[in-house]
Amino acid sequence: MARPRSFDTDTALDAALETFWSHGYEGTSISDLTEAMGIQRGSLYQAFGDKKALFLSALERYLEQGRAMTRAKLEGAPSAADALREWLEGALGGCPSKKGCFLVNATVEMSPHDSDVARITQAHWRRMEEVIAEAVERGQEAGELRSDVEPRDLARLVLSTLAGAQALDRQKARRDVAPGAFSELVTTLIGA
Amino acid sequence: MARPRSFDTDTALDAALETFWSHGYEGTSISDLTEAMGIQRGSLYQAFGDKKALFLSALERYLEQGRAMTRAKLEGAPSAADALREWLEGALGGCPSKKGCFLVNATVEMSPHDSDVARITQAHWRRMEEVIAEAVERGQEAGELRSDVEPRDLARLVLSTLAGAQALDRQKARRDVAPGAFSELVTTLIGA
DNA sequence: GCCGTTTATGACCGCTCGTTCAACAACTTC
DNA sequence: GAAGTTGTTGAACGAGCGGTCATAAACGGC
Repeated sequence: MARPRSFDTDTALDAALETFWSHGYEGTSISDLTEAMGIQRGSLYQAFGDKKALFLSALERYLEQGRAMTRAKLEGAPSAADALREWLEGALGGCPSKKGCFLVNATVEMSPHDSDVARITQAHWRRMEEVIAEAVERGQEAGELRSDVEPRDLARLVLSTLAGAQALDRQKARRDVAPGAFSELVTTLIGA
Repeated sequence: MARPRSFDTDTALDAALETFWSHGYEGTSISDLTEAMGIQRGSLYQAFGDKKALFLSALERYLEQGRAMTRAKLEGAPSAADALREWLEGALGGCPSKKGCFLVNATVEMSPHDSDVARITQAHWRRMEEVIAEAVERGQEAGELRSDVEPRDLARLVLSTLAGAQALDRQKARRDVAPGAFSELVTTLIGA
């Protein structure tokens, strides 16, 4: 009982995500967003609130998809070590080099200045740490990974390394560490 | 033979660095800078060019100091492995958690959108990689570090992990991985 | 076909941004 | 002390920002 939306909310949200991802939060203007999303200013504010709220919606959507993909790869895998290595390769290759990882960008650029973003990214990193730690634990129980390291510590180390690799990649057009070589190196180091 | 500067250039540059470091490039306005530096708008433009040039000057100053410190710690050290561990602890502790590492921030926030920053940070990372790799090589020759890994690969891994830890730390007020525990973990993994 | 409600449009708002500039001040040289 | 040069000052500029709002349009219910 009213005029229906002329655009798809999720499609528009994806377009907004792409724009924020490419130019960062401060580097993205409302005009950039309306152009990419294919809607007018008024519609944007009516549908998504304001710029910050739109960013948070796009961020949460991105993170939920990422967590779902990680869980699908790691949980119930026959070999935890193989699953971890595959997940690492996917995570490194999944983010285009120039744009980097949207999560890492948001964490570095916004977390210190915005408590909402900080709360969301912090919760996400913690949940990721749990999922990785559980996989590590399974790998240790199966004798695939060295067991003289705390699963949580190892999970933190893996996440830190991954985030760092994605951060460093932002400055070059091409990745100079091939994903395969990188994750093989890591598994060599952490493997039994 | 003219009116002399009423302020010290390096002191003002340090103040600018602090401001950029705290709020990022986009988040820092000329007014923020003049207030922190204790000079007027005109003086800033006369002495440093424009906002971007000022940022580049502050960045290069910061990076040169960092490289000098790293070289002092690593080159000529009796034990390369010990020196590496101490350097890692220092690098992690040297950057206040909330502000993060200025280099990592600049790399993530600006490198993809600014070719000047990209050129500077890229050269810095490469030079750091060389210094670390040389220390790793010495450690391997001394039998302190496992020698089945390419020094350059290991250097990249260490730098990635360090950058990632500094990136992740930005979202919390306190570091949840104690520097000692972190570097001990790394040396456990890379040690012979 | 009219009403109530939601959405779409784009002109418009006040504000802050980075930057410029003309006038003035401080110093050296002669 | 006059001339020449450089540094300082703060008002002013145009541009672009995020955000608002009156008006028009598109639907369901009756």
